[in-house]
Amino acid sequence: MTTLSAVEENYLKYIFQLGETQDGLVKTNDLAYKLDHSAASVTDMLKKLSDKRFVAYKKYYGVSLTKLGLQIAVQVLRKHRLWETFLVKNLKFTWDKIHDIAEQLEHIQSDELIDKMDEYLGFPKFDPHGDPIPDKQGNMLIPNVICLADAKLKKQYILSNVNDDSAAFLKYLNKIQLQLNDKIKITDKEEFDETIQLIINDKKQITISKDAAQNMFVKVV
Amino acid sequence: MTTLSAVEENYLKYIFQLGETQDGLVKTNDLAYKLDHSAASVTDMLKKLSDKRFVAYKKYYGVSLTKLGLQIAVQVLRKHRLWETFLVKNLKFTWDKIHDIAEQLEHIQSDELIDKMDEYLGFPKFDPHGDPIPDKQGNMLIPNVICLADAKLKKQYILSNVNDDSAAFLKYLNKIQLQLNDKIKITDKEEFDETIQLIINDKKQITISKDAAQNMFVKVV
DNA sequence: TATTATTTTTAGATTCGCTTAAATTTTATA
DNA sequence: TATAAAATTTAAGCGAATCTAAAAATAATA
Repeated sequence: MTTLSAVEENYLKYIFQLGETQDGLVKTNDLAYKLDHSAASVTDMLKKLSDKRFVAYKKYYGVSLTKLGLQIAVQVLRKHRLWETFLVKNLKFTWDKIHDIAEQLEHIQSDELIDKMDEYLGFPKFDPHGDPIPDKQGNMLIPNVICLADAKLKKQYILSNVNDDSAAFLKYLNKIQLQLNDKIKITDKEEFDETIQLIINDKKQITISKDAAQNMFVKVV
Repeated sequence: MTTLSAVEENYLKYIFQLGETQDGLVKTNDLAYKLDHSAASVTDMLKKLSDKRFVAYKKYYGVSLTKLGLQIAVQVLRKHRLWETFLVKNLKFTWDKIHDIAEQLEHIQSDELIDKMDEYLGFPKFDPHGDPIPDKQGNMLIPNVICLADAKLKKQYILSNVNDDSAAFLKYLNKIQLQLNDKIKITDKEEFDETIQLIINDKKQITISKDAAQNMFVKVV
């Protein structure tokens, strides 16, 4: 088990995450955008990762994870999400500040550390953004959620997952005091700009943009 | 405040630690040995660190930390020792396993993280090996200890500090069940090989080698 | 003190992870 | 479908952090 570099681990993690929306196939440019690197760098690295059998890469076509690459990606995700959980639950970080720190912590090499941390946290199944945390074997619960932008009028929902890509978005959630597990009912959808009116916990009435709604995922009650 | 690389931080940390025994001046070869790098690499890096004003380096003579370099070294030490404390106190690691993990964790870049961790741990003054933990300002208590190898017969001591360089030594302490803050009285010193006989907590009688004694530091009761 | 041994530095090279610019392939469009 | 646009790869190169081998400076010793 050759240990991968932090850079290699990041590639596998992002290939996994970008592939989740599609059927596993990821384009060079999408990775380049995500990693904020030139497309040329990405091509370079994909060739290396392919040589090492972590990805299946076909020139000009796209890249996907091999079984081995998937395993590693999931373990990196596990570390990332456990650390985020620790940062919020124990160290009292707000969720808009944890991503960058977890990006570093996820590359600490020690199985014993992450297993002990998992136990310390009580084997949590979801991280502070509602993303599922893989267990030691790589299994995770797939949350059965829909995007708030696609949710129906009048129905009762629970906010159970938010995108963690943008600190600005998470800060915005802090500001409007919207939290995971809050009850949400859509009272109106504006056709013109897809703005959504909703009631939080049967109390507070707020208006959110289409952009915001696309970053939020809800569960039917 | 340009952030330093993990490698640069390590150099400063080790220059600090090697300099503690001497008067701050560290030789190229000592660093090379500590870092397990060639002397040539060390010379290279010392020139770079000198250009960046972190160290005072004189060819063929030696290197010492500047005020700036010292500040950074102490903060790295702070991080290392706080993480070690967390690993032992919270995650229940044994002290022979924490060094390598803390070597990684000490380079995580986030002042907020380490300050919150400090608070979470209750602002500890010493780490699991009895080494003092610098506070946010870089101040630390200098423990008033003597080496067990130099301790006197019949006097009552308390084990308050052990060298953490060697996992083998720490494992050995686990095995003989000797712990920090144990009471120690020397009952005999063998002149021939400097072996020491001692009684732990007024109960257990054991014999330790000169080598072992040189890695242990005690406080007069 | 002259010579030898040791330590340290210099010189030249390598790997990793990145860059830009140019070439190539694929996709979109007139 | 020919051409233009976009995506991707190739080529060449750079800085960081290492190495080995050779040269130079310092320290030890006969």
